[in-house]
Amino acid sequence: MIAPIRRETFGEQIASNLRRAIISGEIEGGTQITEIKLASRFGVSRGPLREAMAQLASEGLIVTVPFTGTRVLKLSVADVREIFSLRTALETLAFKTIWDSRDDAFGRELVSRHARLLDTLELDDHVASSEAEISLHSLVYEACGHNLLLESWQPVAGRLQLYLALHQKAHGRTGPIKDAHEKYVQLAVGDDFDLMRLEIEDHMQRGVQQLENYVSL
Amino acid sequence: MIAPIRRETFGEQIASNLRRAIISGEIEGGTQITEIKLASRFGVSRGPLREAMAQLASEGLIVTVPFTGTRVLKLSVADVREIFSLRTALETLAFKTIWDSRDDAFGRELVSRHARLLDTLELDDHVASSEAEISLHSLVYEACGHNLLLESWQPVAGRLQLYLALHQKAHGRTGPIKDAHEKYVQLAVGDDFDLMRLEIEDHMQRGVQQLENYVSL
DNA sequence: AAATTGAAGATTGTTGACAATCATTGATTA
DNA sequence: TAATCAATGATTGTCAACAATCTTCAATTT
Repeated sequence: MIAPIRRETFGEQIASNLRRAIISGEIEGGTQITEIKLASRFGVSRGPLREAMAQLASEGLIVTVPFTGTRVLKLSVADVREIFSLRTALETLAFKTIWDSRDDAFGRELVSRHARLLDTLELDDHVASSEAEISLHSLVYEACGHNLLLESWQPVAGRLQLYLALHQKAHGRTGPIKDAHEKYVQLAVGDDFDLMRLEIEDHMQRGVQQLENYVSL
Repeated sequence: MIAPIRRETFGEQIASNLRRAIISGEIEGGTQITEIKLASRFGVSRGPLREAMAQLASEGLIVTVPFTGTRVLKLSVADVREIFSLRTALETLAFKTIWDSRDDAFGRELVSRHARLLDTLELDDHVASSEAEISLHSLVYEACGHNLLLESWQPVAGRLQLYLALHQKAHGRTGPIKDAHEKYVQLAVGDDFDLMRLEIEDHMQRGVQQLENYVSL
């Protein structure tokens, strides 16, 4: 069985690049981006670039106003609160869906992604570590076999990664935060769903709390 | 305060029209749609039409394979099950979010939309009644002030309406089904959140049950 | 007859030019 | 001086033609 090659369209490639540029903070929130500049930067015409921007707009990473312009998303505190409250609901459903059909591979992959997160935290690379954290949480969505749920997670994940990268960039990420996912992984491979459910709620609660601390400074 | 006029782009108008055509069943699931035919049908060039299709693709109503073609979504039984399980999680969060800040206007609007649903059921217009049912359920998302949640509901609502319209078209919609939302509305304006939560689960359960009956015929 | 090859048709991807719209700025007027 | 208006520049919206890719089907070969 040979895997079918996936011919990527210009628009898709550009969308990936742009997404990374935004999430990494290379393009700051609130910055206006114009089609013609980006087009020349990527060396394509405005057509494919337009599609890439439409894609990112549908993911909520940029905001387009017809006939006037588009800016990259500037997260508000309320936005971040919404992200965490929605995550609680989605991730609980994901674990509920997969709970009785978890296998060894799931556990191994979870531990592996957790290890990778710890590695990137050592390196102090906020883009890589935000990516790793998203990757860790994404596993349950990928594995639970619920396509619509995975699809719903996607736009949330994009915004979340944007927040994580910015937050870590501004604050660093050391000390107790490194342990933040120990219990998560442990319970996720355990046998008590109610404990897992509580841990998810608690995990998100801590995320919001971190935001509150940041804001009140 | 004057509401700013919202100049709609061709692509957006076409997206609306196409969405309705798909949801109403005018274009059947699995049908291949080509840009050039639709473009001439709508009297525009392929550019704006492409944007409309990209929009619908991001909503999951059509499926595009690069360089080959695009078809309108053909719902599988698994898809519908996913819709209902995700709805349970989303709608529960929506009610949880709004619960303590519900006002009279919310209750009145809920009753009003419910009345409209009953009206359309009388008329036996499956497009209008599926629209009305979506509208009834959408209220809590619109009113709860959770933008991200509302955004997550949108693509689910599109697919759901597609299913509802097709299901009603195939089966009619009479008898006990007319009462399906009585309890929902009643509890939604009541004071017991746990009862409401159970009603949501039950409501979705009944939806899936209806599907199972349909399939087993 | 079955498998392979290649040409033809259909469909999407990409481009560059032009049109429509919006924000800004400076002149004009009350 | 403050408000209004028109011209200007910037940006997005739309179009029609061309290129790249895929699918289909008939001719060819084994």
